[in-house]
Amino acid sequence: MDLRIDPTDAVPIYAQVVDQIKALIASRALRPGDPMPSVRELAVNLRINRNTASKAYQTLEAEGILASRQGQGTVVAEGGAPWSHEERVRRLERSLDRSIVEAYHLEIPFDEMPPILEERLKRFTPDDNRDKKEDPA
Amino acid sequence: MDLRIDPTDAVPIYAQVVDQIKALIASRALRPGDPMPSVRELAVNLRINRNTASKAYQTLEAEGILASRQGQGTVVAEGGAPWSHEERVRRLERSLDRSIVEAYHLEIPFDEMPPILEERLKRFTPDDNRDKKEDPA
Amino acid sequence: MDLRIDPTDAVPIYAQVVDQIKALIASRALRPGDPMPSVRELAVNLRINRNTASKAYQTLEAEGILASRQGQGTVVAEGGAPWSHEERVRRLERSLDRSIVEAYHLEIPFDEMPPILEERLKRFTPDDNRDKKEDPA
Amino acid sequence: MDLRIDPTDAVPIYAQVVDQIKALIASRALRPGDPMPSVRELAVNLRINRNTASKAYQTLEAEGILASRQGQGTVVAEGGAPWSHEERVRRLERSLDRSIVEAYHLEIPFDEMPPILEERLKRFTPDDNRDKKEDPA
DNA sequence: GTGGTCTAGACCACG
DNA sequence: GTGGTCTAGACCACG
Repeated sequence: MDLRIDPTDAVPIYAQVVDQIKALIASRALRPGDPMPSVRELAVNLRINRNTASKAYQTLEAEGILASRQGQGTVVAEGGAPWSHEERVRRLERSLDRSIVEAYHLEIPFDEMPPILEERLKRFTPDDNRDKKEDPA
Repeated sequence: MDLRIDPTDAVPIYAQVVDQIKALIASRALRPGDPMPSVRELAVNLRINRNTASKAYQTLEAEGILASRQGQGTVVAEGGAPWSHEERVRRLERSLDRSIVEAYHLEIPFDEMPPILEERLKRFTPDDNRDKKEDPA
Repeated sequence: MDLRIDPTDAVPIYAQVVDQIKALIASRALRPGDPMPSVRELAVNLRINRNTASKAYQTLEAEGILASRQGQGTVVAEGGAPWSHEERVRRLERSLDRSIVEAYHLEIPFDEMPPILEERLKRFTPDDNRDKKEDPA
Repeated sequence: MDLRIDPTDAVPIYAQVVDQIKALIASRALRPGDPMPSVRELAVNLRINRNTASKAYQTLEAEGILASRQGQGTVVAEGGAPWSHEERVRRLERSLDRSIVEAYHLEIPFDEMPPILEERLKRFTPDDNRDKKEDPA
């Protein structure tokens, strides 16, 4: 669990933890069923308050991304987004729209965006031929 | 100026105003030099406090997106992001990475992202040759 | 934190606070990592409104000079001006040009400026080897 | 009168005019006794409001930098700062202190300031051997 | 009429 | 306890 917390960042610490765990899962560094460190361990490792670590896990559980089982600790959940396909595409579109607005104000021409996206996507699938579970979609 | 404010949203009101104005500019609904409604007008229209409207404008001015002058009103600024090209690309990459993480958790296969991006980009460049007002300058 | 506010000054109160905190940092009376008084404390001490104190801190944070975190207070940030070297020198030149124009109208001969500058610089580097608190980190 | 007004600058227009006229005088582009354009002319040339031009002249007169004589128009005044030598040095020191604070936050080492000052001073005395009135100090 | 500042007072999120 | 947001209402500088 290689998380980097920046306490001076305007983003709350618990949200930084949430974002980074979601990113680790998206890049397959963490996979469904993988055990997560306990709240206590995580707090010690990251040198954050135990309540902060707990809030991060609670948030991820509420989103269906982690699952905790009585006396068994917390694990990465098995997919299963609760929304319709239509709703899920709409959410992704909203996210991409934010990137497009950002690109405009950063004065990066729109036609440079697709190649940059392709390049970033490769970083989330570092090695196409290694053993991995197939995409749950 | 068709802005929609949701006071119950977790995103602060002033930030909602900021985001939507940035989106209007990115879609060319607002162009450099265009006059913005006055702080008072905006506040009345959106039914928010004058200080909240002012904070939105001041935030956009700090980002170099609007330009305000005492006694003269506020206009859309003429481009000019203050960062290096390297820094600007880094910021866009961070934004796209967020979309990629989101896509993963929404269980939308990565190879569906580029076509969705292309489709959204079209909406931000509705038709380069459509009739548009000439620059009033 | 020995700040002196003059409410009758043409310079806004929040800007007076900003200028004086920047001066304290430049003279090493405040160093990176040092905790700042809370917004509430500062407001009480200076007998200004909490919002005014908050605006001063937010301005300094936007300039990368302070770092604030909800629930954790505000500290002096670790350097890192966001501009290119060229831009930074240009800003200093503009500032010195203002002093030169001022000197002329104060009828102080130009060749008296360098020694005055040297003398003032000494006041900002009181004594590099004096006893100082070690870094608490 | 080559003044450049930036209407989007946060500095009020009248103050921009004041600052630039003071700079022209300090660089000897304008000398004591030189006639200034009328308020009306200035307003037309700079495309600013006549009241704005008037306020600039009034400010400069109040500082003893311009002098207007009944029916004779406005001229550059003959020196004569109203303060004691001590007070004038104190004001220059305050101005240089501002530059030092700025240099610190721009991360320009203090020992680079004197050479930069020397270089800027040369720009205000473009040609040491041309005919000129001696320094009034 | 325009934007900027300031106060007083309330409520919220974070840790 | 900390900083952030929002409202209501007042006053000021600029043009």
